[in-house]
This record gives sequence, structure tokens and C-alpha cells, in this order.
Amino acid sequence: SALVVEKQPVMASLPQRPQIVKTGVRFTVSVRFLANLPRFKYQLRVKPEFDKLLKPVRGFRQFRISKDDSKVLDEDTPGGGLVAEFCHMSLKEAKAKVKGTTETRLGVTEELHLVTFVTEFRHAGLECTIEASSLPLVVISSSNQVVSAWASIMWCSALCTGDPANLSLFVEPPPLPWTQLSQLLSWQFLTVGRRQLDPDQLSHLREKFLGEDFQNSSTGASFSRWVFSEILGSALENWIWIDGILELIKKHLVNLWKEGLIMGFVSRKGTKELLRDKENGTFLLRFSESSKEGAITFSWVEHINGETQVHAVQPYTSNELSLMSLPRILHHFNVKSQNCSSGNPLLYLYPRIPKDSVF
Amino acid sequence: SALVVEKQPVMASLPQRPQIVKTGVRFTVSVRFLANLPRFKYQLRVKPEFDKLLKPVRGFRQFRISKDDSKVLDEDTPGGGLVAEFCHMSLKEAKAKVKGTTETRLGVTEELHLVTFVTEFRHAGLECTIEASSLPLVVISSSNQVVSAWASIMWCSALCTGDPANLSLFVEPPPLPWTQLSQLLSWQFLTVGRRQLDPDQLSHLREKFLGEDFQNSSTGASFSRWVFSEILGSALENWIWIDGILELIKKHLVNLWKEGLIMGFVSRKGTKELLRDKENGTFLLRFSESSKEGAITFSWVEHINGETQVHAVQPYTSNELSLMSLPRILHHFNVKSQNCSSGNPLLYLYPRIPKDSVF
DNA sequence: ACAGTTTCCCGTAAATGC
DNA sequence: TGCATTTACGGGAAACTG
Repeated sequence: SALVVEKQPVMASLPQRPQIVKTGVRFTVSVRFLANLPRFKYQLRVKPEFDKLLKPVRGFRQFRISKDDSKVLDEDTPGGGLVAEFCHMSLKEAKAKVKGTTETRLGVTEELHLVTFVTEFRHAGLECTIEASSLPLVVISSSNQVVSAWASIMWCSALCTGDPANLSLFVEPPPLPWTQLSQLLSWQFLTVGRRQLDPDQLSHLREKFLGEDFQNSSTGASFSRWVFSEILGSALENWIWIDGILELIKKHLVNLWKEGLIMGFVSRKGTKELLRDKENGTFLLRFSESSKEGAITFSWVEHINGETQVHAVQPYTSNELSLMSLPRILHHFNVKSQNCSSGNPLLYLYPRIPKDSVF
Repeated sequence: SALVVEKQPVMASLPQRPQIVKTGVRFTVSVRFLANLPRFKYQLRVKPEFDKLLKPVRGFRQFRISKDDSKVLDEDTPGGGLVAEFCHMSLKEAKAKVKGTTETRLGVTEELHLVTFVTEFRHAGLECTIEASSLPLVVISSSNQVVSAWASIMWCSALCTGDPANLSLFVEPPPLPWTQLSQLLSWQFLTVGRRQLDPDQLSHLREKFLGEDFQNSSTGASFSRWVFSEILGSALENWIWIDGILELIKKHLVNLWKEGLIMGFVSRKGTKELLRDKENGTFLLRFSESSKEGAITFSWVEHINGETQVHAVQPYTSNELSLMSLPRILHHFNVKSQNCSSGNPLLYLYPRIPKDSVF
């Protein structure tokens, strides 16, 4: 078709997370007319419609475009492309709840919706209608739903390889093969922290997402929040955990992450094994596995009286890092306990990089 | 009339400040039917109307009651009074701006509005209409307008002794005599802090509001924000300052204020005079005169080498007091500078109350 | 009783109007 | 241009609703 959605719907406050729309909050979309015919300038009207297709589907909520519902003329950008930018659209729920199928009702972040743009096109006496749809959207009503919404978008973008958007994808979500899931994870770290995940980190995450027993299995991770098999674990929960970490990196740790100074994904056990035979004062940075909020901690090794001890600190969350950056924390860190040698115990970043040369 | 407004319009979030209504935010009003006739139960419908009288007045903004516009039946409270409670009303601006008289346009917090309740009453074949109006309201659109709105309400309640509410009071605001203004101030400290202002405090405030030259004058303080005579000073500015102090008391200092431990209103100069001939370590608590935000500080006297010095600390605002209460601050206060004796210099609350016996 | 979902609304920031 | 006023909306909490 000659019409495409150029910029997917996105809220100004979440530029990194397109396809999430909160009711009552403005979002921006733009469409481009591909046939570069200057004579169509100002001739085409594009009208946005919400969930135009399949109106009475499922138990999905229904929405209306409340602002900027009016059509907008195509306009010319610098050179000659024809585009229309809708930058004041917002959604309002149309309360007409089909109460049926309450039992199989999906969570709201598992509903997928579409904005479709329609323009009527008359050429050489022929009248035809051109349409272009956005990628699937998740509609939320509160900002505490952003994280699960983004999980849906990611999951969906990995699964929807077929052209026609499958809006009922999450009614029976197919498992996501690890090859794709791992790419997705790695890509997010690239986007946020400008560095991909390395094989060790991926291997650790694979355990988390697929369960240790599935190390050699090709089974994918399953999305639905109702699948809480102790074997598969909850993909959504893991996702939220990852998201907290990404936020932490974005806010406070981009530089460290970019330089690869954060090992990040190591278990407590793995940490001990890595540090055991390293020099006194060797430490590594890893993300807290328990905190859902996104937190980073460090562990260091101390050989004392022939005994080897691996210590760790309380994880630092975004709040703590706002008060003091991680490099400063590392510099000023000090052990005051009586049976530890006092002074800063952190000397070498694993495997043996002198601390002061990198922080 | 047999109908009265029992609880003046008030927003749930500002229960201490009736008659301030923010657009789009719910407020509550209740009316009572005085004739205690049980047979009227469920028979009377009360309809709220906004600015029913004098619709096209002045350049005032116009509003509509957007929620709960529907009438509500009278109902019975426990014993037998007939009341109607409107608890979901909210206001929306009706954009129909009369652009005339832009020059003499008042600030929005100087516009006074009314909610009027109307009920039709049929008795013995006679049909009559009963009305009841609220006290004057100030309509704001943002919470940063609360303070000036409250100033208007206070000013208005002191000035409007006549029965019919004079909505154009602030078009040419009459001066408010000090006798009334001082009562108003004192009453607010009583409400918020459970203790009135004493004569010394009032005398200090009189200087602030009326200017030093007017100590013996009977001229009142004038309200309009356009009267910035260097003699009168700005009543509104003073009011905002007082309001910050009241908020600080409400949040952090109720107990101290209630006990009269806070002298509060003393100038820096006055402080010196009071403390000069007091014992070493005598201190007093006073409100910052410069900070608009509401802040408290303390000054103490030190006689050293035959010289008398009066020191003061940086004022503490609400933020600081959230971290540590004022009594704790007083206990832990410590001077670290090199030419001062170190240790806690605060010993006696003015005039000579041992610190530890009251804090 | 409860959990998912939505609404409410302050406080700040940005946009708008005049 | 500046200032007065309104709008926008994140974030935390309350209210809703099945």
C-alpha cells in the first residue's frame, strides 16, 4: 500500500517505549504517503480510527480517539515527502463492556489494539480507499502498568513475524524460543545501555527464564501470567525484574555498563566461585536477584588467616545512586565492622583490573 | 428562608479551607431544610446552580457545575432533619470570555462566585421557590493558587458583614482595620496551632502589615495586589508569608506552638535586644522573615571575652524538619566553627527556661 | 475479601493567553 | 516581551468493580 505508519504511536513521556498508550494522555503518530506525487499535496485527508477492524471482538475494552479525531491534511516536509503527523491524539474508554467471557478475560496489558489511518484517494476517475495500521498497541490507564505493557510489546514484536497483526496473540500465547528471547533481551541492553549482553550473561538469564532443568531444551519461555509452573517460572516476573535493571542502568549506570564493567548477571554462588581464587580485594558488580526494583551490589573476596571470605553489600537502588554515584560509592566504601580489616577493601575489578584505573 | 447551606463548599483535600474550589476537582456542599416537617421527606428536590444571579457580570470567568449537576432528593438524617449532601460536584470553566474591561480585570482569586441551591416547594396549593446560597467562593485552576485564594476568603469573611454577599468586593477593596485583621491572624493560629497570637507577636505583625510609620494610625491594610505602596507594603505578600508559617506549624510544630515555646515573630534586631542581657546560652525560636516558604530558626547569645554575640542558624524549612524534628535538632545542635566554643550552645529558652525541661 | 484496574489529585513543569 | 493563568501528567494512593 502507498500509506505507512512512519512513527508508531508513542507518548511524549516514554519515547523509548512506543506502542504503549495511556488513556487521557497525548500520543503521537505519523503516517507517510509513499507515492511521491507533489500534486497530492493538501489533497489527501487522513482519518485515524481506533480498532476499526473486528469491533465486537473478545472481551476487549473499547476506546475512542478523543482529541485530534479530526482528520489532518497531508503536508509536505522539506524536500517532497507527504506526511501527516498526529500529535495530539488521546484515547478514552468507551464504556460498553461486553461482560461475556469474564473467565477467560485477559489482563489489560494483554489486549492488543490498532490505530488505523484511512484516506480516500481519487485518481483518474477511480476512487479507492487506502489504509495503514500501526503495530499492535497496549492501552493502559495508569503508569504502574507501563512495565507489563512493555513486556507485551516486546513479546509481541518477537512473536508476530507474520504480516497481519494477530491481536489475540495472548489468548493462547505461543512459547518464545530462547534464540529470539535472548536477542530481545540483548537488544534492550543495547538500546538502553549501549552494550549487548555477553554469552555468560545470556547463559545466566537463560537459566532464569527457562529454568535450570531446561538448559538443553529448546522449549521457549511462556508469557501468560497464569502459567506459573514451577518449572517454567514466570516470564512476566522475570521481565519486570529485567526492566527494573534497565531503568537503573538508564538512570545511573550507562557509562559503567557501556564499558562492560558490570558483570551484572551472576548468582551469589557463581560469584563465590569466580572470586575464590582471585587476589585479595578483587570484586565484581552484579544486579540484585531479589529486589524487584532494580538494584546493584558488589561482592569482594578477602583471604584472611588462610580462610577465604566473599562479602557483599546491601544492594543500591535508584534512590541511593541518586545521592551518590556508584563510582563514588566504590571509592568511599569502607568496612567498619570489628572483625574485618578496616579501610577500603575494593582493589581489583574482576578479573584483575586495578580499581582506580577504571572508576 | 427555610433552606440554608450547612457545610460550605469544600474540597476533600483542603478541609481547613472551605470556599476554595478548583476546577475539575470534587467538592462537597450540604444544605439543610429548617422546617422540620417529616412529611416533606423525599418530596423536595434541590438543584444547585452556579452564579445564578448576575450572569453577565463584570469580566468574571463563568463556570458550569459538571458533575452532580443532577438534583438530589432531600433525605433524612438520624433523628429528623432534612438535608441534602452534594459530594461529587465539580466545576468546569465555560469558555465564553467577555473580553471587555481587560484593563480593570481582577486576578482570578479576587473573583467571588456563588453556588445557589433552589428547591420548589408546594404547600397548601401555593407554589414557591426557596433558595439558599453559599458564602462567596474563589475558583482556582491550579493548586499554586490556594494561598491567595485563602487570603481572599479570609479578607472577604472579615469585610462582608452585610448580609448580601458582595461579589465585587475586590473591585475596590475597602481597607481592613487592624482590629479585624489581627483577629483574623490570631484566629488562624488558633485553628492551626491551637494557640492564639500574644500581644507582642501581634504588635510585630502590625508593623509588618501596616508599616512602621502607621503604628498609631487607624488606617487598615488594603488588599488589592496592585496597591504596592511602599508605605502600606503588600498585604498579600505578608499573607503568603504567614500562610507558609501556618503550614509549617501544622506539619511540624503544633506541639511547640501550642505550648507557647515559639516566640516566632521577632525581628533580628529585636532578638538581639532581648537576648543581650540574658545568660550565656539563652536562645529563642523565631520564624524566618525572608523565606517565603515558611521556615523557623533560632538565635542564641554568647558572652565571650566580655563581648556579647548573638548567633543564628540557617532557617529550617519543612523539608529539613521532615528529616529531623525541631526538638531533636535543638538537642543535637553543635557548633563546629573554630572560634566558637564547641558543644551544644543552647541552654535556656528565653527568658530562662532550662532547655531540657521543655524539649 | 481481594486483586486487577481505574480514578483521583497534588505538585511541578510546560504551555497558553493577554 | 513578561506575567497571570491554565493545562499536562507522573506518581502514589484511594476508589472502584466485579
